[in-house]
Formats: sequence, structure tokens, C-alpha cells
Amino acid sequence: MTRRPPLQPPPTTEARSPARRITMETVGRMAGVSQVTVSRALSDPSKVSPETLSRIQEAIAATGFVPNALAGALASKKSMLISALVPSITNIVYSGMLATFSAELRARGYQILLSETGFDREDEAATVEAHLSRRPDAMLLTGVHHADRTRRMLLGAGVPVVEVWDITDTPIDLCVGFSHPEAGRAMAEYARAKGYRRAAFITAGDERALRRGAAFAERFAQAGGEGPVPIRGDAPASLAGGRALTAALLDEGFADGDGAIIAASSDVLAEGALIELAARGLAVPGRVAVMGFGDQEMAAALSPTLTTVRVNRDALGRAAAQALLTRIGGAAPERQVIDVGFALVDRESA
Amino acid sequence: MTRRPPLQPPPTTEARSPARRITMETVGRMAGVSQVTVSRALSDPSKVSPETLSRIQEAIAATGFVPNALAGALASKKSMLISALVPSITNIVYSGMLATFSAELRARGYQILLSETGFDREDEAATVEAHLSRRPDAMLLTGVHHADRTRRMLLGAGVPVVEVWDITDTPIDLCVGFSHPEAGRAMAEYARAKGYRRAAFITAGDERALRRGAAFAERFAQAGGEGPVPIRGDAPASLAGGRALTAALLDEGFADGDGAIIAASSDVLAEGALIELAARGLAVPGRVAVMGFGDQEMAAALSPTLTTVRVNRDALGRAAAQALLTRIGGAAPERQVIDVGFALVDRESA
DNA sequence: CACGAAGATGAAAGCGCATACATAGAAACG
DNA sequence: CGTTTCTATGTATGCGCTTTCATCTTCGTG
Repeated sequence: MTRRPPLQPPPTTEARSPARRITMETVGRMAGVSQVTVSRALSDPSKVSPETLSRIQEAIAATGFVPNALAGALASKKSMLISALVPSITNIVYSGMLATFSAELRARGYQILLSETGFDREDEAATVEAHLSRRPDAMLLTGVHHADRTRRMLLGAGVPVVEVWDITDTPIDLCVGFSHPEAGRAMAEYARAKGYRRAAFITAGDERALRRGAAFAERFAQAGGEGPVPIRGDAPASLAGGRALTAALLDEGFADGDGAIIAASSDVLAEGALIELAARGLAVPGRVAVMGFGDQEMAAALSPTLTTVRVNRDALGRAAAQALLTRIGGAAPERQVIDVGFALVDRESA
Repeated sequence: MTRRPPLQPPPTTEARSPARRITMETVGRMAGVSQVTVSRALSDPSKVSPETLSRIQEAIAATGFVPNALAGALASKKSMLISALVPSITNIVYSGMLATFSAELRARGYQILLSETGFDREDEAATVEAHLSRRPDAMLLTGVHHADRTRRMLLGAGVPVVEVWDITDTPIDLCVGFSHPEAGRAMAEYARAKGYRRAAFITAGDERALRRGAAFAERFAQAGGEGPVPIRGDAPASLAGGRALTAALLDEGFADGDGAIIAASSDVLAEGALIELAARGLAVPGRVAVMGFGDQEMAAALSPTLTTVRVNRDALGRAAAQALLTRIGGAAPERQVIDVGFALVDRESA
């Protein structure tokens, strides 16, 4: 027979007072066992006799008991929480990676504490501190350049960390990404190989995009292209931004001669470029070629289809999750730094 | 004079053992005060004398102490955690809303526990339970149709809840969204008003999209359009999906006569439709018109520009955050249900 | 049939903080 | 000056778990 608490007033919208707190103690009393036994029933049912187990399960069902993970984490020093910091969740390159990362970890019982940090290092440091206060079992950081304080906090906390979406020889702990300068150079070499003589790079303002741009510009000139290659842009990537940057280039006569190519730091900017070029009746790639970066879904669907650079976001998210899981498990991952690389995708626009 | 722990071995990558745990006790000893005083110094510095405060701050800086929010939450019964469940974080309609929602709450010191639930109610229930175990101070749920168990758990936990992106007369607690049937009807009325006689609805498989489609189909016929209106699609929204669904319609002769319009459950599907129509050389809106839903950035940039329905994601995220904050503050929000509405955006494609 | 092993359970301690209550000294007041 | 009122601090307690460690049965085995 199940003891029931006295009738509660129905939950009003005025003051939704939570019912009397149910704890393992409550459940245990109802099932005629002690609190520890309830704990064991939940964490390792094999340690409890079948009859006891079923009585406990009944009591749980009857009370609607949900264990308090805060208390559990405090006692066990395992929070089953993974913290993730990305510059922007509305940007598919990050949200795509995150989706895989989270799915992988959720399957192992972890939950994700997520924050957007923009592209500011001090904001990031503050967010890292806030996240550390929840004692996450591991942390994902985007990029490899952080405030000193961030690095110190992380090292001091001894939390497994994976830095993603970039690569470095001196990771805080683990690192899964690819080389942005190399990606920029690969784009430049592709452009030169295709015979384009004049190039411009339109870019978002974030540091990784700028490094791709700088590497692109340098290599394009080295490889015999006209230099210096103009690099334009400093705002977040948007279609409107891509159009505007392209319009400015065109107004300056960028496409007046032959063999011009516009390389963009993202597919979105590249799409903006295509739109502006179409609006002006300039043939792509005949009059001006365009390359993007990221290989979003629309790249293959645009007209002309967009030549771009593919980064396997799923692989990245999965590798990051695996690396952290290994580290949490106490083992040293075979490699601290994993380069997932990138691939040039040759389509119509360049 | 500051006591220092004996020299630690440098953090190796082999076994990154966390330094000896620093607690308020540690910090207090170093500053010559008790643990409570440290706690007070952090939660309400005005309760501590200036000299003591600065000694404590020094000790904190010297040790790199980061308070344990788990312990704090357990003791105070306030976790400063907000749980958010969305079907998909890679979908801009949800991630856009989330970005605003999180920013608003982060500004008040809350952090966001995020999970993707797909469109499955049982998954959602499991995720809700997992989130409840962290004792969030409030929870955001997408949609208004949930498993019974979900509703019971939430009511039992007495957590403030806001359901977003839909509207209902019987919210679990709070609700901020708009009416999907009304949105579907508005699209139908717009299409009829523009003189289109034949319509099809291409859609993603989620329940809200399907309700818009059903309402569209019904109203379109009611308003004198040809019926029945075909409704096609059951996969997640993608460009490729939009193309394929459109191709199928066209192959069936959908656009053989005059006055045809394809309404889509999302801008992405609509863009797919535009691409397929362009590939077939069919003029939009001359031969076939197209309407989208969502008013994503690309809608205004496509060619032709996309007629669509705008939902103010920022306003939605902000209203949801505000409603929860009010509720957390203990006050009854002036309205339990907030309809943020939607707006038809008349552009070139229809 | 005595004895150790294995199985099932409980008692106690403590994770790191916030909260309530207590205390000591200083300032205010008539 | 005695009494009240702050101000600054400390002590004690407990939030709800996990983790030892201890206890009590129940078997298996030579």
C-alpha cells in the first residue's frame, strides 16, 4: 500500500509551489529500505535484490521522484556535464559541429552546457569561469587563441579540454581542427591553377577568417598572381555583407579586366557575391569567378554551383567528443592534436 | 604572508591531475577569515568590511578559486540554470530564437542547459527528466504538444515553464508563440487574393508545419481555390528536399495550367522550389508562384525575392525570457499566453 | 558441521556551499 | 553611562546525494 501525501492544492498559476520535496529518503521509506539502497538501485541495480528493486521502482513511479543531479555531482565529483563555448550558435558551421558533438555525448549520459562567446577573448574568459563553476567533466572551446587567464583557469582546474575548429602545436589539452592558413593557401593555389590572375578576398571579421584571407593573399601573389590581393570585410558573415563587399570591389573596377576571382571567407558571403554579380549581369565564372568556404547545403544548389572548401563538421564534432571521452576515461588519447583537414570542392563558380 | 601549497608537478598531458581542491575554506584560511565570510564577500560584498574584502580578493586571485556552483545550488535551491529544449539547433528558426533567449538570461546571470529533442515526444520526455535532475530554475520547451508524462513531471516539479513557437489555451505554465493554423490560413488568403487558383503545399514532416499545411489547404479551397490542395513532404527541411518535392509536383502536371502557386512550410523548401523552377526555365511568379515561411535572410536576396511569412524570432526569445524571469521572481506574469503573431511579407515570388 | 565467501543492506561521513542564528564590539541616544 | 542598534564576523546545520566501512544472512565446501 502506497502512502500518499495529503492532498495538495491544485497547482495554481499564481504560486506554483513545488510539492513537498521528494528525495531518496522519501522513496526509501516508502519502499521500506534506507536511502543508500535507493541510490544503489538507481546506479547499479544488480547490487539490490530483485524484490527490493521492484518495490523501489514502484515507489519512484508513485512519487515521481527525479534524482537530484546537483547533489549527486557534489558527492561524486562527476557532474556528467560538458561545457561548450562557440562563437555563434546561429552559424551553421558551429551549430552543425555542435549537433554531432552533443549527440555523441548525450548518448553516453552527458549533458551540454552551452554558451555563445562571440569573438571576444575577455567575454570568453568570463564565460569559461562561469562554466567552470559548474564543474563540468570536460570543456569544448572554439579556436586556439585565448586570453591568458582562460588558459590558466583551465590548466588550474585540470579539466579535459578540446579546442576545435583550428589547430595548434601548443593546445591547452586536446585539439581537433584544421589549419586555416593552409586552407587559404589551398584556395589560392586552386585559383592560380585555374588560371585566374587577379583576386580579392571578402571576409567576415573573425580571426580565423582573417588568417585564411592573409594566407590566401600571400600565396596567390607568390604563385604568380597579381598582388597585392585586396582583403575586405570585418562584419559577421551575411548575404547582404557579401553583396556589399562585392559591389564595392566592382565599383572600384576590380572586374574590369579578365581573369578575376573573388574568394570569400564563407559560403554565405560567396552567395552574396553571386547575387550581386547576377544583379549586374556579370557572368560567373566567365567574367568573375567566385569561391566560398564551408560547403553548406546551398553551395551545391546555387546557380552556378559554388566552388568551395569542405570541412567535415560531423567528423570534427565526433572526433572532439571521442577525444574528450577518452580523456575523461583517464586514458591518454593516442594523439593530442587531430587534423581533420579540408577538401576543395570543384564546382562551376570557379 | 600567503601560505602556498608545496610545489605541484607541472600539469602533464599524461594525467592532468587537478590541483588540490580550493574551497571557500581554503580561501578563508588564507585571508584569515572563516568560510562564511568568503561566501558573503562573493554574494554581497557590502556585508564585509573593505579591508577583509580586499584580503579575500587577494586570496582568491592567488589561488585561482572558482566557487562551486553545484554546492551553491544544492544549499540555496537556486541553480541559476535554465533548461532549453529545441527540436534542432541547426535550424535557424530555433537557433535564432535561442540566441536572443540566452543572451537575455545570461545577462541576468543564468546559464543555459541545451538539448535537441528532434520531433519525438518520448525523446522529449526523457530529456525533460534528465534536465529536471539538474534542478533548473526554469525551462523552455518548443511546441505545445507533449507526452503526458512530460506534463506531469513538469507540473510535479513546479518549475516555471515557457512553451514557445506555438500557442494554446492550456499551457503547462507560460506560452509565447503564434497560431500555426492561422499562419496557414493567412498564406491561403494571400494566395487567393493574388488570384492564384491552384495550390500545393510542400512541407517538412514536423507537426507544426503539417498544421500550417492543413490549414492552408482547407482555407484555400474554402476561399474558392481548386481543391483538394496536395500536401507533400515528410522529411526535415532542406534545399534538396524542396527541389525534389517541387520536381514531383511538376512531373505530375501541377503547373500545366495557369495560376499555380507552391506554398512551402519553410523558406529553405521554398528556395529549393525556386531552384527547381529556374532549372526548368519556368518563370516565377509568371508560370508558378512560390511562398515561403520564416523570412530568413536569404528570402530577400533570392531572385526573385521570396514572398514569405515573418516570425519575429528575437521578440519571441525575448518575451519567453522575460516571462520566465517574471515567474522566477515570484510574480504572476500579466499574461500566461502571449501571441507574438506573424506578418506576411509581400515580395516578388508570389 | 564449522568456516570463509558472497550477497544484501545499513550507518556514517562528507562533498562545498548558503542560511539561520549567535556573538562581540562599535556607534547612537537619551 | 546604561541601553539599544548596527556592523562585522563566526558557529552550526543541512541541502541530497555517493562512498567507504560495517553488519548480518545465506550458502557452498571440505
